[in-house]
Amino acid sequence: MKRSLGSNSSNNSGSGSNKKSKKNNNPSNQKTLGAAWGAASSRSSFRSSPFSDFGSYMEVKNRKLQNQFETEASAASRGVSGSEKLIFQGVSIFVDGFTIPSHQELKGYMMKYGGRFENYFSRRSVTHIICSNLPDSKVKNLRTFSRGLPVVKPTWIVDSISANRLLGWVPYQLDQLNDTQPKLSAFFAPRSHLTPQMASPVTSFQPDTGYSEAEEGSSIRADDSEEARDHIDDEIDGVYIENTTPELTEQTGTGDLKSSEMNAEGLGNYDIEEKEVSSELQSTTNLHSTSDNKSVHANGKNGGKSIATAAGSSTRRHSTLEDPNFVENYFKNSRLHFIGTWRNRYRKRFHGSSNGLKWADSGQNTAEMAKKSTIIHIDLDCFFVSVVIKNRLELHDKPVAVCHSDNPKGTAEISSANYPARAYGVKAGMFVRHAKDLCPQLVIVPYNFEAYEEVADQFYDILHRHCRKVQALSCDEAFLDVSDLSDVETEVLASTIRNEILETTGCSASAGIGGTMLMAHLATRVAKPAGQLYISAEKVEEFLDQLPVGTLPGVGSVLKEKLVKQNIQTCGQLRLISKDSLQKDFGVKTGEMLWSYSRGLDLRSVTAVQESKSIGAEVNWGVRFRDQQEVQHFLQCLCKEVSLRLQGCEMIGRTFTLKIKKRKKDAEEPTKYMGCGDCDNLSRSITVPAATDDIEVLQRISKKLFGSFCLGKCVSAALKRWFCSCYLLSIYRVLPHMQDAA
DNA sequence: ATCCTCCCCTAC
DNA sequence: TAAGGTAGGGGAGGAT
Ligand SMILES: Nc1ccn([C@H]2C[C@H](O)[C@@H](COP(=O)(O)OP(=O)(O)OP(=O)(O)O)O2)c(=O)n1
Ligand SMILES: [Mg+2]
Repeated sequence: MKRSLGSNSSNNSGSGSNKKSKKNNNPSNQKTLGAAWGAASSRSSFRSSPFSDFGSYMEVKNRKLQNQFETEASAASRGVSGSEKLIFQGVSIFVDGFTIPSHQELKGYMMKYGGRFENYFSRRSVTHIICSNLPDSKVKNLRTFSRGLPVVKPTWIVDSISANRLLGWVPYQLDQLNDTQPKLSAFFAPRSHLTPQMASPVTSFQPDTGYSEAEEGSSIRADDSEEARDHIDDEIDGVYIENTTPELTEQTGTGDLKSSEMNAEGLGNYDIEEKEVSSELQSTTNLHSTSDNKSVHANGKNGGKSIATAAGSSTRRHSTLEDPNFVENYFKNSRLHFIGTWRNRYRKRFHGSSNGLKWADSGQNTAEMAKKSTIIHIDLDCFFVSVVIKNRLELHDKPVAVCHSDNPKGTAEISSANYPARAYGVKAGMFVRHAKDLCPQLVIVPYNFEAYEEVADQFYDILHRHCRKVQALSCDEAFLDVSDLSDVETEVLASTIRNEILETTGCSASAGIGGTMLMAHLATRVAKPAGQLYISAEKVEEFLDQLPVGTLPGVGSVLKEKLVKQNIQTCGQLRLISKDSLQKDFGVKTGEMLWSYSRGLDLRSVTAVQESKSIGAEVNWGVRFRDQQEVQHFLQCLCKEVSLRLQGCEMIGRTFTLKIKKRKKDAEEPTKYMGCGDCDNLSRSITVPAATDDIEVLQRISKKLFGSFCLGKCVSAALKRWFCSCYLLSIYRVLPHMQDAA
């Protein structure tokens, strides 16, 4: 509840954003991710919205979101002043699966009678899970993620309203979960006892005060207490040892000890491990403060050259060596980070708790729908370029690309190239020097992330206005299910939408129309730029016949090469191979996919944004270390990112994965400036008993995981060789506590 | 059979 | 100089 949408006092978030955005000199920069996804200083979900305060556009956008909530909130509070009683005050439900009454009705009840309705499950904000009977497969999953929360039938809501008071939920527990009752009741009891206390008007709308106390007392978030943390550590050690592969342990002294002592519980070496960790922490802290000073200087003087040279490195900034806030700054400028995190921002905007209305559950149509469908795929043309040059008509017929650098010898990457530039072979992802070779007169324009965000919002506003079933693929690309329209109506709609996009955003869009998502997608490629194409059922075979296999979605360079090696170049040739054979060669699912796609078949259906399954942060550029402390500092920064992102999304995780890149034995210098070069990828994960978003827990886990790679323990000399001159990348990923809930 | 872990692949 | 992220799908192989 602390961070649930709208539970914040409305005043702070706007002014807070304001301050931050003014600090940002370059308007095109994204706000630092940590701040963007939820600064630790503020638990407001508006401020913690991804990128919520990176610029003035976002500021306005957030204000809108907030107003939207306040409208709904006041609708709810009208109930207060009216005759409606606040039956559900302090109750916050998450509805899982199909129910009677429907999601929508339940939401209405909650709003009317002073409760809250969450569209997404979060242990922080949800007090009760509402669900009717589920298929057995779902029950198991539900059991996992509901642990500690009541799972109650919807009649509890209805009966409470009839009784005009909040009835005890216990009699309404889901029967299917009853066999775990003895264990669960221990968790349920304190929670249900607490519920009435949380039900004061103040607490339900003031996240930072009353509720959190109640929450800790509830023991739902056991990971908040010191005691619980120690418990987790015990568990971690256990898992860690169990997970340690013989190969890894053989290489290390302490590892040997551990593996020889290890047993099923694996708690033996807890003390040793903990001592190591705390001494590492100490030195990391020191390093941190030194770095902070540096950064203050550098920022204040707007240069900090002398400080940079103090490090005696040829690589000035742009690396973890010189910039203590490197991770933060890096994300501000990363295009891939921008498009990679866009989805989460979209989720917040169009499927936040004040937005509701998931059409996916609106019907029994899944089975019956198998009839015939019509899909539109729509995609903005050279998105990043179009947005930046929309008011620079003189550039429209010239080759233009978006890139950080105009250096004709540089290794900066082209993000997007317009169509004149593509005629020269300029493509997204290539080095700018290559692009300049192909097209010396290529005009390079800078990024404007804030403008991309705004256009994407306009784009989706238009789509949602014209179609109920919209599936967002990315910031500039979506599927629409328009099965209820005739062919002609579909063409007209696509055209209308494209015109509206052009008028509103100044950017052209292209559309593909087909009977499946596959065909619509493929049609768009042909339609581009600024066109549309309908591939009717009769034309599918002809269309696919000569189509290179590599153009199928899901067939990238690796799979394409495998196919070409078997002399399969086109979909026509692919069609000649039996499904069995494809599945034998490429796996069951992949084989099935190839077989279907080559025939234009595609059983996917247009669905709303799904619940996210993982959250992570990674940096593979500018990562250079001199010693282990710097490695640790970098790890801590990534943990902080992940922790903040989890909080921003109101998620907690149980399974943590650390990924690192290790320079290959005889790898040369990376061709790309500050790149990671030729690396081996390693990953290791761990599952802890209690889900968490706590930064300190994450940091401890990451240390242990990092240790389990045996890089640190493989003698410090070796460590030096590996990382000092070189490129370690690190990734941290966390799985939210529950998966595919409904 | 089904799950889990550690990868690789793909798309934007 | 320059910002090689993010998340889901899925396969191989081992544990249950
Ligand atoms: N390797 C890539 C691919 C994409 N993008 C960014 C820039 C693109 O503008 C945006 C959208 O990706 P698209 O694949 O839709 O490419 P464009 O919109 O640029 O071109 P097209 O007209 O083919 O859609 O994502 C990027 O930075 N780097
Ligand atoms: Mg596009």
